[in-house]
Amino acid sequence: MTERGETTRQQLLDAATAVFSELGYAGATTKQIARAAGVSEGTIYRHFTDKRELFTAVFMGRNAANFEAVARLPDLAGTKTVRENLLFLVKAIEDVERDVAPLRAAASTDADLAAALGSTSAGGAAAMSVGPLAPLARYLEAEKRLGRVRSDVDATSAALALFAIPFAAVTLGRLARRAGAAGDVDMIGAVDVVLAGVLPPN
Amino acid sequence: MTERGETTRQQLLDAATAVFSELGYAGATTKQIARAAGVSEGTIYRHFTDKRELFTAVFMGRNAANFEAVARLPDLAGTKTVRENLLFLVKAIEDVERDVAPLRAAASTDADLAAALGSTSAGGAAAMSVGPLAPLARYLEAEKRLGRVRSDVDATSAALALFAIPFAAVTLGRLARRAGAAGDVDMIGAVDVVLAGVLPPN
Amino acid sequence: MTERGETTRQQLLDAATAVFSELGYAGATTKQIARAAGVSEGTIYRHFTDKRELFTAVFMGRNAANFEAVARLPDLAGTKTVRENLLFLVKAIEDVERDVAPLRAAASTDADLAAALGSTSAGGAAAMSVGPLAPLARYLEAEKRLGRVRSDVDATSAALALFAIPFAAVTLGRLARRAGAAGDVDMIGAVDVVLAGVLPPN
Amino acid sequence: MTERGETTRQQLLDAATAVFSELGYAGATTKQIARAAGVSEGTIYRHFTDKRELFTAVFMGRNAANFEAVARLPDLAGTKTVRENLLFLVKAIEDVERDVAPLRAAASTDADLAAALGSTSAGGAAAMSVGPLAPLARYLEAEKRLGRVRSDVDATSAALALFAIPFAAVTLGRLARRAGAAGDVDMIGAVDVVLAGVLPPN
DNA sequence: GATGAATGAGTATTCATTCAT
DNA sequence: TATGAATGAATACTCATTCAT
Repeated sequence: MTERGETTRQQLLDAATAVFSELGYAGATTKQIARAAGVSEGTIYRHFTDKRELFTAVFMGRNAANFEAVARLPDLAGTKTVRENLLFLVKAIEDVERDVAPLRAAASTDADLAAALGSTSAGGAAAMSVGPLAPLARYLEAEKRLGRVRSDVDATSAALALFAIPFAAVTLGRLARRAGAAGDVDMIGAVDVVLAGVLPPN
Repeated sequence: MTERGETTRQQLLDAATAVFSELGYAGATTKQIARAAGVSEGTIYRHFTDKRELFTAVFMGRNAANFEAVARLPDLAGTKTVRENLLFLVKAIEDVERDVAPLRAAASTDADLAAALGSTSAGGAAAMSVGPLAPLARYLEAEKRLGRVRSDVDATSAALALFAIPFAAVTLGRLARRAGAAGDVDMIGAVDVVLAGVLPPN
Repeated sequence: MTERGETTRQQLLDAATAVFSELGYAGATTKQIARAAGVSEGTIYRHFTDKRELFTAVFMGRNAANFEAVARLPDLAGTKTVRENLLFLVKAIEDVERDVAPLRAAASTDADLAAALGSTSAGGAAAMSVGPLAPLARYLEAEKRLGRVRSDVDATSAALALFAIPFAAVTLGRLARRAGAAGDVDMIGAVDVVLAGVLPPN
Repeated sequence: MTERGETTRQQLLDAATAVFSELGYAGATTKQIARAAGVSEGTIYRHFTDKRELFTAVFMGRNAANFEAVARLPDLAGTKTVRENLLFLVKAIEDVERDVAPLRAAASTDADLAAALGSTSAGGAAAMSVGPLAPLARYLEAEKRLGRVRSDVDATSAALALFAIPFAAVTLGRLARRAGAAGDVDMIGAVDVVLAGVLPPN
């Protein structure tokens, strides 16, 4: 692919990300995407065989980038305080979610599309759903071994309880904003509630 | 409205619920809805001015029904054990979510639609988002007064932490199933983690 | 189907016959057909599932009508003179061909279409090709039994020789006219040459 | 033109012949032709101003080659037997037809194209239609002078009767094959029927 | 001379909606 | 009240053609 072609392809991916996130899969039109990318509609089809493949490229690309952002976090075990680390993690998950949630919602409205994404090699099924859950559980497990998390805590369950907070916050916030409401959610308070059941009694 | 008209209207609402939930707002076609309802396409427009109004009717109807199912739950305060009550609540929220989440996702892909729903009189904005959060917080507040929940727990934050669990579980489960994965999430473990920070030390 | 619908359907069939005959299958657009029929493009799809089905309906309809026109001709055996009958037959075949040849040519450019027509119940394969050959052969056989055709003549071969004349004349004439040439072919002379080998010596 | 250019041009002509013959004029795409020729789509336009000119080049080229194959045949007069010569001629015409008929059918679906071909210098109109008819008539005329064909036979009419046989056989055979039927036609029998009216009584 | 990228008009088909019955 | 027919704008995608490299 020539350099010019590479540029165009990236413009298309960026434009498609925005349009799919805003309007969903069925709601996004190739015309809108092309216009947003500043190219003609036909150009889409020089780079992607069809709308579905374009969406898949967008989705997997975003997920790959975000996956890396979270995957390395278990290494934090033992540094700083657990609360600091978990707040950091929760924020990181929130960022990832803000990016991915609209695309995931878009994919979820098209059964064929969801199935296609699920069967992708690069962890598509994981990306579709539990994404950062596993690294989070690994981190908690590591802290348990270090004695900084109560030994009677189930790491997987705690990970779910923590992960659910930014997950819900982002989705609810987006909806509230769309509905014209404030939409800010106090995640920190909720995280502290969970921490009270996770950290050892001072 | 005649009895026959009422029947048709209800068939349309039921059919539309199913189709919108499965395919999203843009993805659902009036043809599919009409066929699922067993009526002709034109009949839709005798009962609803357009597709948007049909969706709104579906959405508000479902939410009203489900809202009732959760609103009365604060009355449980003081009965049974807190854990039993909260597990019951979380299950109830899960049921509501399973019903509403797909419609909420459908609404979220259409900006105009979301805004329209938000400005509806009957608590549309709430329905769009935090739905059962308020009753949950009220219940926890009541239990705090009864001494069955730790006095240093922020009821709103704890409500969010608890609510997020079924919220995430339902959405993730649906996605995982669509992606061809197992999709079952152990909510009870996660609720117990939160409870460890909420219940008074025995 | 309502009466109005039936009318529209017939208008579409007539318009499609003209447009397909003039421009071939791939060359004809649904837009042109709709305009020629005086209806909107969408209306085509209320009456036919797609362009191919519309063509098939046109093709089979024309062939059915024309088939009848030729099928009864063997009954002429023994009446008038053989030359009169065969000249009449050849003219009849010429009329049928003028109608069908452009559609057959249209069908022949699309492999899937041709195959689909061939596998139709109502003698599609026959219609695609040898159409009037069989009645012609039956007529000659009957005249052979009556002694009005030489006993050493193979009826099938003679039928082919006779059939080929209007077949070629129509196709060549159409092409010549399209190419801007005169395009009239003297079929009678050619038929008489064949008759010289078919009729008994004075 | 460089040698490389000449090679490419010929590859394009060969590929275009195959694709146009298979799919007709409107049905053939420049993309298919380019791929079949193993060159890029843009390259077509270095050698031909547009699709129409490419088709014209294909059509005239094929016809020139085939014309030569038939033009010299009147020289056979007086050699071997008339039957042998005519069977040979009919076979030769069949070969030519097999080559040209699909292109002629392709051209016939596009009015502008047919007109353009008709007005070409090199006997386009003839090529479009009666092609080998004239040499065939000349041959019969010559045999008449030699007394090997009955003096009361009109050479032009007999030529048409004979020419029509392979013409029809090729077109019908192609259609029958496309429609999934056998498609073999016994030309020899038909030629013999004509010969019975052409040759002098033994 | 040849390519790959880009274009914009055009293609078959579907959509939400209207209307006569 | 409900229907089937009709519409025309919109949709995803393809086409012949142009152009910079």
